[in-house]
Amino acid sequence: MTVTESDEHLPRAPLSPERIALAAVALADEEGIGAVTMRGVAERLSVEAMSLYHHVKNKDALLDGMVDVIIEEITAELVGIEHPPGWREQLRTRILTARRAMLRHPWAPSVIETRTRINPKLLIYFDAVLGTMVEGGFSYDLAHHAMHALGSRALGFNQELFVPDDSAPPDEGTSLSDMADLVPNLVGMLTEVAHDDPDSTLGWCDDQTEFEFGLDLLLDGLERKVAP
Amino acid sequence: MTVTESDEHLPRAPLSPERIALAAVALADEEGIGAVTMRGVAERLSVEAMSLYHHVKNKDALLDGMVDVIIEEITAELVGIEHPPGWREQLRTRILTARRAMLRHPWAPSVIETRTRINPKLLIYFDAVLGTMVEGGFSYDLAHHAMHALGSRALGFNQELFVPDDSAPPDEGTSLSDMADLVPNLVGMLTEVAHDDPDSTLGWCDDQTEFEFGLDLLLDGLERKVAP
DNA sequence: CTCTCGTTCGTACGCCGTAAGGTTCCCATA
DNA sequence: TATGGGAACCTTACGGCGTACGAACGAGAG
Repeated sequence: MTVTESDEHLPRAPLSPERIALAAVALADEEGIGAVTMRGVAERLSVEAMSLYHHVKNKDALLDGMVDVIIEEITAELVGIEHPPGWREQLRTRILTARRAMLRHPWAPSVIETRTRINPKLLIYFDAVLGTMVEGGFSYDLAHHAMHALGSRALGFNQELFVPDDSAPPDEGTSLSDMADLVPNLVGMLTEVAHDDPDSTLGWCDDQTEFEFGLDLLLDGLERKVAP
Repeated sequence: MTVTESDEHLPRAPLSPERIALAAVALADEEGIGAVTMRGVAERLSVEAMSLYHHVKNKDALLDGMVDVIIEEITAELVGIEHPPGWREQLRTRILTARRAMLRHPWAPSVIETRTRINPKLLIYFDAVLGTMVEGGFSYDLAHHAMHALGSRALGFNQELFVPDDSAPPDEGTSLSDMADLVPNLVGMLTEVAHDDPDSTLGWCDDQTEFEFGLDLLLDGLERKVAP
C-alpha cells in the first residue's frame, strides 16, 4: 500500500535472459562464483531477486546460461582463427582456445561440472569435436572412446586434485614439509620440480605445460589407433 | 527453562570424529550427498546438530573426514591384494581398486573435487602412486607430468561431462533426437554405439570399458616415455 | 558432597532459493 | 483520448542451511 514517493521514473532497464547471464558471469569473474546468488545478481542489475524469475526458471537455469556465455565466447574466438590442416592440429587449436576461456573464467570448470541438464550449446561444441575426429578418419567407436578419454580436457580444463585455497589460513602443521617422512616421494619430486609459475594457471600448477603434456599424451595414443 | 521430563538416561553414545564421518558416509550412501547436512548427520546419531561441532571444526572438516573414510577403504582393500610385478600393473591394480570404492560411493568424486585443504591421507595415497612410478624408472620430472596427466583418474574416476540427472523431469524438447540436425555426428555415433550398460557405472556411460580405455591410453604413452 | 570442565542442547541469526500475490507500466483497442 | 489487459517487477514470507552463543548436564577429582 506504500506509494513510491519518487516520481522520477527513469526508463527501467529491460531485463532479459542474456543480460542476466552476462551480469552473473561478470559477477563471478569479479567476486568469485560464491557471489553468484539470485540476490547478488539482481543487485548488480539494480533489480529485486524475484524479478529474475520472470526470465530464468531458477538458479540452475541461470548457471546454464552462464555456461552458454562461455561456450559462445569460445566459438566466437574460434571463428577468428585460421583452420589448420589435419584433425590433430584442429583439435589442439579448438581445445587450447577453450582453455583460454577457462583461464579467463576460473569458476567455469566447477560450474560446468555441476550441470546436469544436457546443454544444447555444449552438445554442439562436442559435436564439432566429434566431427573433427570422424572427418580425420576415426571410426564412431574410436571417436566415442576418445571423447571419454579426453573428458573435460576437450573443454580445456583438467581435473586438478588439491587446488589449495589461497584465501584459507595457513592452518596447523599440515604443510607438505611437516610430513616429509610420510610422503618421501612427493617432497622429493616437489623439491626437484618447482611449482612457481603463478601466471597462466588454472589452479595449483595446472599450467599450460602440464595441460599440453596430458593432452598430447592422449592425442599421441589416438593417432596411433587411427593410423592402421 | 524447560526441564526434561523423561528421566530414563540411557548412557549417551560417545561421539567422535570417526563415528561422525562414518555416519555421514552411510547417510550419503543411502540418501545422496544432498542429505549430508549437519542436522541430518546429527539426527542419524540421535544428537543435536551443534553437538557435532565439539568433534569437527565445521562442515568442511566433516567432508574431509568422509574423504578420509574412502581413502582408508581403498588402502584397506589394497593390502588384501597381491602385489603384481612391474609399475604398470601395480598402478593399474591400485587405480582400479580405487575405482571400485568410487563405484560403491558415487558421491565421492564430487566431494573430493571440492576439497581445498590438503588432505594428509590423500597425499599419502598419491605418494604411493608416485613411488610406484619412481621405482619403475620414472624420473621425477616425468612422474610429475604423469600425475597431472592422470589427474582424477589416479583416484579411479573420470570427469564425465553430462551426467544426466535421472530424477529430473524429461524436460521440453531438448532431447538429443530433437536436435539431430544440429549435432549430426553425435546422433550418428550414439545410434551406432549404444549406451545401455546401466550396471557397474559411475554416471552416464562412464563404464569400466571407457575408464580402462582412457587409463591404458595414458599408461601406454607413459610406458613409451620411460623406456628410452 | 561439591567443584570443575568437557560434552551436549536450545535458541537465534543471517544467509540461501523461491512460492504467492500485489503493484506498476506499456500499449492495443475503443 | 480513455481504458483494460497483461507482462514486468516488487514485497513479503517460508523453510532450510551453517553456525555463534550461552545454558544445562554429567562424570571424575578433591
